[in-house]
Amino acid sequence: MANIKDIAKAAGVSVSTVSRVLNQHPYVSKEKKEAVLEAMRQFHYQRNMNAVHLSKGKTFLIGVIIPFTNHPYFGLLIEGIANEAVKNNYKLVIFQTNYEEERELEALEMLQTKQIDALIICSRSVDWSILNDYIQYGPIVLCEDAREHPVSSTFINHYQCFLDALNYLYEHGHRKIGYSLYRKTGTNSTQRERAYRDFLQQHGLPFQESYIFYNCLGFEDGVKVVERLTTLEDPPTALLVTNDILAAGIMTYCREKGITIPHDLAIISFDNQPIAKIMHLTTLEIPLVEMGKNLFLQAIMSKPSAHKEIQVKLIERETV
Amino acid sequence: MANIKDIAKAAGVSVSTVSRVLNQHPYVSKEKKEAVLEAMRQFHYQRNMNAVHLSKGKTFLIGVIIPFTNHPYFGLLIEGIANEAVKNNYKLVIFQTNYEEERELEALEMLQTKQIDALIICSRSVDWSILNDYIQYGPIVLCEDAREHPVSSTFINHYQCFLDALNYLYEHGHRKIGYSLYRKTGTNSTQRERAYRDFLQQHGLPFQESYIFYNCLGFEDGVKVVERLTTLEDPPTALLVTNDILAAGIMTYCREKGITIPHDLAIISFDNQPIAKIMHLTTLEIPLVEMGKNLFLQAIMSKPSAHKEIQVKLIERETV
DNA sequence: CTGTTAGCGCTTTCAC
DNA sequence: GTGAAAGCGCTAACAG
Repeated sequence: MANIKDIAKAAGVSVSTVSRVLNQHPYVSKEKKEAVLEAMRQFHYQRNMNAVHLSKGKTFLIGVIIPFTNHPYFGLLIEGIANEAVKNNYKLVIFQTNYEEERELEALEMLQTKQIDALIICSRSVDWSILNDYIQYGPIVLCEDAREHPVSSTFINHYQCFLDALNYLYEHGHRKIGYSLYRKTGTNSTQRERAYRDFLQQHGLPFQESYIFYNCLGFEDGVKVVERLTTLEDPPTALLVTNDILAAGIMTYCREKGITIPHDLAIISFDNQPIAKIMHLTTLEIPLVEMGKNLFLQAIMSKPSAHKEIQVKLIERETV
Repeated sequence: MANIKDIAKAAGVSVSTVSRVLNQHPYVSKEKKEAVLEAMRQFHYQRNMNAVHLSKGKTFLIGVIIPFTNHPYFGLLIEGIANEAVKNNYKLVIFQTNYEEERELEALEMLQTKQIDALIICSRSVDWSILNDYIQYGPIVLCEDAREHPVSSTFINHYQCFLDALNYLYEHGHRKIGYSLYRKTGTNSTQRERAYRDFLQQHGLPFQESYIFYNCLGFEDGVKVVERLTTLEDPPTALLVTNDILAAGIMTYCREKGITIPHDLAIISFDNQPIAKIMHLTTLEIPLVEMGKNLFLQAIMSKPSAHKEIQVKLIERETV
């Protein structure tokens, strides 16, 4: 495999000239440039990126930690990140973790050993105490409110969002409101839970354990939710569902069970993905692509600890 | 950030000695080794992997191309690959392609520029004519029958499998048999299609376009299948379903539609994942973890063009 | 515009 | 056991 020296020799120039055409520097004469290009062609020359990385001290690789790659929520987030990465000539290394800490640590180690320049954590499960050890090795940016930590973050005020949604439901006459969540733990889940408790207390409403649905993520989990709903003797009249896909699953299964929406059950969800429109879902629009873009930009900025709160918009349709 | 020189100086040894303890070479005196270790601790030393990669000429990174990371089929395959990777001290770089050629090309380019040592393609969409250009840069191993190409492969004889399954159904009295597939194209799909045609011809059965279901992959796609099934005036009495998850979706939806299995509709699927047992699915067991292991081993072997056919086993349960 | 040269950080002979 | 030194392939002053 030919290297830069071989090309230089073959083209009758110095390595720096080759390097210049490699990096599209200006000020290379047309003839020499042509000669170099020709030599490259002949030798099937390919840059050894490891050498480039070592020399430059950076890899132009950004790690992205996500629990699942296939869920539309993360899909859109990645899309936002990836779009911006392409623009800035970066590549992405995706770490799908399934929320296993081991996987997250692998990513952190790659940051430590300079195999990636920065790390975007879309959903964290590793503890802050561990994460803190790694911020010295490169930018780590989070997709949760991390204003109290020395990293950057792009986030949504899930507390306020949940509260707004709950109040919206309250205004529409609902007093028995439940919600779904994927994880019990995690910053976002905690914020939402707190909002729920505060809302209840504020309106003097009782807390009903059975109104909360965990481990709900995909369309198929709708079955699970509705199934339990039907066993409740005093079921909620409204549900806050944390993503459109799940909401669609719930709606679909409700239809089969003869539960009318919004008459028997009101639903308000999050994201405003395409499916939300089709299902006429009232939903809180989260600009995921924009969030992704911002996450990426924070990752390549050297500025430490930038924080950006993303605004959410209520889209009123027909499920409340 | 301290480098190997700093450590050498601090420990009062040469860089080679540091390198030796770094790589756990034998023949380093206890005292020096301790001194080096201590210096590393003090400086929070971290190896720069790019330098290692450059020096060694390899990265210990294997690329894995899959269309979706979240589908259990690919999940298990990756598990098999990852298990073996850990044992051999390799890391994986996952490229989720959604079957976009652009993504596959990115992976191939990383092979070309030595950012990964080898590439495992679990499901290919890029054309062979393109792929061939890249085999010079490093091992490429396929998860499809590639015996006619100068790469390694671990594969299933999908033609035979499909034929066996069809004949099994035939023996159970079925004459109207349909099947599901995700992609219309792709080596595996083509093989299966051919088996179906041959089966039909062999038994003098008519070809029914409407018995074939494309774009079926996940649980939720079951709805789609059943929906169409119900519109058919002469529906198939049996279905060959290409994975357990989809089969489970079909079964679930059938139940709601009052279609009894196997009385009204027999189902035989593939994979034998946990869900298959719960649903009492008759299925063809594919040892995905074993396949993954073999794929990985082929990727790190220098032997060119090894090919291994994996055997499939019929698990008889209650859906036929 | 172009070439020389000193790194980037680590590995690996080779000699002692 | 240990160290000196020559790479690995490329970049980026610096000098001309």
